[in-house]
Amino acid sequence: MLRNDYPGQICSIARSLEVVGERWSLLIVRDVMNGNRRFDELQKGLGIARNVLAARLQRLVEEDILERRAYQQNPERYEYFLTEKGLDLWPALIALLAWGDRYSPNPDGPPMLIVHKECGGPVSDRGICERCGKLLHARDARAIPGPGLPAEPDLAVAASDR
Amino acid sequence: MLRNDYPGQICSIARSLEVVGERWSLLIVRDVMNGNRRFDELQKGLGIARNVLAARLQRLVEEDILERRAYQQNPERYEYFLTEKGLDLWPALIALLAWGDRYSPNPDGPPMLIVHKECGGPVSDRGICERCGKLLHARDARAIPGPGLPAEPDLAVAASDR
DNA sequence: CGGACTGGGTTGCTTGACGCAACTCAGTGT
DNA sequence: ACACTGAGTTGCGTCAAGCAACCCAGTCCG
Repeated sequence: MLRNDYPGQICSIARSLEVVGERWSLLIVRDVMNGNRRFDELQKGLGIARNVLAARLQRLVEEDILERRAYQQNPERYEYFLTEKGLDLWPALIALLAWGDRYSPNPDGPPMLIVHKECGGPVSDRGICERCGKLLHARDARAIPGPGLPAEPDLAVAASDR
Repeated sequence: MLRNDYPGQICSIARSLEVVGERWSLLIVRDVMNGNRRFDELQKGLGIARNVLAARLQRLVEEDILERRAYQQNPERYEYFLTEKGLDLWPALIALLAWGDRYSPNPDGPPMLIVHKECGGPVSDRGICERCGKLLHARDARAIPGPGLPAEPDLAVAASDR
């Protein structure tokens, strides 16, 4: 685990990064947002080491970004859900997604598209629906596979059933 | 330097984080955006180790996020400026700033405020001016010290002359 | 003229986070 | 009886980060 302070920093960006600036943290949040809620799903999807994933999940739960709920007993099995605090990271993720699409573009187009659930319109880098103009929040949007998504069967399945 | 790939990831968020997800990178970009352009300024302001700062600056220049320009000869001294690509990280920084202000608030209020240069209005988490409603970009806004800024003289000076 | 200071780094050493593989443990399926 | 699943934990080695010291060219101070 990273030392979680940027000594002497008084800025809120620094405080945000203490929590979500660690390697993998934002990717875990993104995956959970896309419906990957279980340990093994996350581990396989991200290719992260299991001990590191366990540490990150624990930290994100402590920070009240994720919530751990048992979905069965005997044996106990858990799922991770986003809290409001976690969902509110959506604008930051959208901004990073848009930046990545603009400056490290896939030749075939973006691998993932964010669309407004209500009207199906594309979502801008500020989280605004480009069709209907509404200012969106995490629950108003959905990720769908884009034209740049590799056609590997397992990946395609994994992406479409989310 | 972190290994700069998230193996197997095809998502643009992951590609963004390969570049700016490293510890310190976004804080360096923020500082440069606020007018801290020189090595020693950055090193003192951030409290980062000098070798790490040198490595980060080099990486950010390679990635075309910063540009290194000599501002004098004999001896050569350099300043770092943001490129368009670097300036376009502004929405992500604003989103993280707003998230930090909301969820790890200073008792006295935010230490830094972002305002629209043109009309002086506060800027929302999406980078929209709350007074005039315009969608802003990096150059349209300015950081000013907020009520939560500690009153240490040197910090106040450093913040006000940016 | 000698010494300290400034700006922009580089070098060497140590610590600690990350990646990998193996193991655990309870229950389930064949 | 054996393998498999889900959710981790443990041990080990490596590589990146942090710290302090050093370098170098030029400038300022007495």
